[in-house]
Amino acid sequence: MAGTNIQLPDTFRKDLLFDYLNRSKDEISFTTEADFVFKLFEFEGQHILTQLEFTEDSIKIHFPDLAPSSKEEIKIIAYVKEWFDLETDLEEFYAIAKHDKILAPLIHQFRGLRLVKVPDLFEAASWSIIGQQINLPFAYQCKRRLIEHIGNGKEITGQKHFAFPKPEEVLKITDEDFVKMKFSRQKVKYLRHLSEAILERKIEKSNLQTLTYDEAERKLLELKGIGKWSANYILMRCLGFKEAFPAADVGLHNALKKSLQLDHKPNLETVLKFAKPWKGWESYATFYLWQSLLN
DNA sequence: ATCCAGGCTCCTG
DNA sequence: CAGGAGCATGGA
Repeated sequence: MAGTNIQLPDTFRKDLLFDYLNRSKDEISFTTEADFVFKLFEFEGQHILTQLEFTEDSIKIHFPDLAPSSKEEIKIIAYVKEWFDLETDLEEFYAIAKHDKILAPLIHQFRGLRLVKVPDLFEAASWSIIGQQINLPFAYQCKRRLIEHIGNGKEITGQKHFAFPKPEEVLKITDEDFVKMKFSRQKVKYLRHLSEAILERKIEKSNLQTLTYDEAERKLLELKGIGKWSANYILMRCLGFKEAFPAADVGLHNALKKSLQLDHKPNLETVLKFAKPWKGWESYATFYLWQSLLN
């Protein structure tokens, strides 16, 4: 079949995207290989492997295994555009950042880096819970163990591809198995509560996206285990609120310390002061600061 | 060994 | 309402 193409925006850097995608070997919800990204989608129990080929000015979408229906293909295309935030005009952000002493060097270094999203709400919220209070490598290990335990995937030409577990699958996991996966009891409680809230449609992505930032944040905070940090993480990485700001984030604080060569990490009040000029683009500022920690 | 990791809830005073 | 304990593990 004729491969589908997604046009890349002018402001786009593939190498920076891949730096982010390749940040952990334990990330198995997708895989990369040279200029390719592989992602397994699931539609009504049917697995569709999608291979994204990054060329100079576009992403070519291939389906090495089963071909999707046209309806499914439309969903995949929408997912990819959202995943890599291809439709955001970054010029306003760069205009603001140019005059900000913290962001100016970062946009010089990372111009063309786009916020990598987690388009699925359950996956994004689960990840925010898993990542709480533990270091990132350990969080990635926990996530990998969860994905492997559910094992919702398919082996295609010698490579195993996984889809992220669904809430009904997470609800079937026993306490004992969670312990084996090194999940704390608190996190197990939070994940189960989240799974139920999603299944009961107490929270829905499409609904949250119709709300204002404040309303959506408040709605997320109703969930057990979702505090201000997690809510803003989800608003930023899943729901596309550009003003979302996980202000208490340890990584953000470390990045600010490094960037400004501070002796100590800044306190919350100081962080909020730094962030004042970033108004409306806090999510991108955060993402660029995170990226500055990679090397 | 001690402290801290991409925090949150619950319990004090 | 601010402040602190507990959570579970692992790396520096």
